[in-house]
Amino acid sequence: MTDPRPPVLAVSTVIFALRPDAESGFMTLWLPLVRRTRDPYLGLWALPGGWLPPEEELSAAAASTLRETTGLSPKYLEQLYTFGDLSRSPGSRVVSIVYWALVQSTEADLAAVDENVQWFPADRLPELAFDHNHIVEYALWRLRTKVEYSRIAHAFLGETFTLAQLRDVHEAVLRRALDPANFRRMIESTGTVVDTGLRLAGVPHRPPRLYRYNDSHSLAEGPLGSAVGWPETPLQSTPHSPRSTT
Amino acid sequence: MTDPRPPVLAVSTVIFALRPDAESGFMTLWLPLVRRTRDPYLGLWALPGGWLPPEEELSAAAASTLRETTGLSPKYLEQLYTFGDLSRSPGSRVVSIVYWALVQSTEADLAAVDENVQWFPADRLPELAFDHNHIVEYALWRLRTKVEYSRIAHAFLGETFTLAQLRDVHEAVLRRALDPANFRRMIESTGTVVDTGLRLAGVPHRPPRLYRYNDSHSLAEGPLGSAVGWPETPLQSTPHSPRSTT
DNA sequence: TGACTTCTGGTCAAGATGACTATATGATGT
DNA sequence: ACATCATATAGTCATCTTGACCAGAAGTCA
Repeated sequence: MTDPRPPVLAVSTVIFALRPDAESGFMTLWLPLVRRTRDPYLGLWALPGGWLPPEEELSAAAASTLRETTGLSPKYLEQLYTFGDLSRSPGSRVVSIVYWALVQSTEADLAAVDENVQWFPADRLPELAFDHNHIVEYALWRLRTKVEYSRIAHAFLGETFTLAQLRDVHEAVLRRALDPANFRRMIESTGTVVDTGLRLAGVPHRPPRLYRYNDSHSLAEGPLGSAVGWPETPLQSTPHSPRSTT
Repeated sequence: MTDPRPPVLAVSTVIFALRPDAESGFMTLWLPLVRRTRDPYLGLWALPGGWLPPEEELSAAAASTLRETTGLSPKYLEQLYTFGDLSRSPGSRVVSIVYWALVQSTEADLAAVDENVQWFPADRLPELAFDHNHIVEYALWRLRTKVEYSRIAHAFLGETFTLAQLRDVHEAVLRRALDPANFRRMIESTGTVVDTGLRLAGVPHRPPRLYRYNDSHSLAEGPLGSAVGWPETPLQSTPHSPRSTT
């Protein structure tokens, strides 16, 4: 009754981006999948991932698979859950440490796409390999829950953005319309965002203010008031080159 | 630069119980630790755990270590986080899947204690092996956060309990006094609890009602309204034998 | 110039929350 | 038997939050 084969460790990542959905006309969540080229579930779509390199940190491994499959780097990256059911993979036992990531929508359009890498709308996925449908559902739940109490929505946007754009992100993630005035009041009260003084010009209506994410306003993640991240600080990349209209 | 040794998988559990603290006079959180009998950190205290048995489910492995070290079974068990930093263990790489558990306080008093297993107050821990101080801090944060929006406090109690007992649990976990009347109003509005019709007799004051946990009131864990647990239902053991006073 | 659209500041009512007051009810001691 | 005591439990009041909604502001466009 002894099993000589030790469990194998894998790292996978659920990568979310926001893009327009031709079907509904609105912005919706999309995620990239890779086609299986080996036997368990050969031909089916699966989450990007791979075996854990023995010398690589967990989050680094997640970021690696993200870069390798899409060419992108995450603006937000956090561990989701570790799936290790005995039955989840035929053959030897696989324990998957799954991360979830948010990437900037404008960059997602440039992401690599080929025969074996494609983007799918998160709510209309095909049958995936392993328990990956299950995993994506959980990641979606986590994203939707966290958007409401945390300040991660800006990870889908560029360095500066209008409140309407930020609201669009929330509406797409939560799948319901939000009152513009109330949304403004809510965001302003939390202080997550700073007025740049600039406005977005060229729109066929009153030009909206451009805001920037407020780094100083402690991300309030993890235990205590401790500034340091917990258990490892979710990645929050800070951009470099601004490019806004007057 | 290749490392031939694959990472090793371990499962550890942070076990919480509520017991009176002689120092403060109040109920506080305690957790059992085991003494290291091998070399990395030999002699230091550490979280109960062990290598992942190849044929055992993750949560089962967590429950096993819990039973083996304390003789108890958890009333609540949930995965906490997976720690896998390269530097967290001297020697070969260890990836630890950590669970956290709540055990009934009355039973915790009966728990096995010997030279190598002891209970410590959660806020006055010695220096632990590996990154275990860090892990306990995170588990504490998780417990305190979750007590406020979830309904897990009853896991520390027996099948029936008074609102004062439930309030004591909240106060011990949150480390602050709660207004009895307001607490009652809050609990009653959520419907997490059902009046048994019984009262606790023998107390030197007005006899309080005895309540029971409301199983039907969906635990509301995980995505969607889906009744099924997510990603794996946190263990919520249901008791069997009632034993209350008239 | 006027129509149109979104931005943005403000009001109002309903509900949630914290502080606090008052009465209910059994055990205990004399 | 009765007063005392400690907690149980009901209710009040002011404050804060949240959703619904109204209205003026400020650009583009025909």
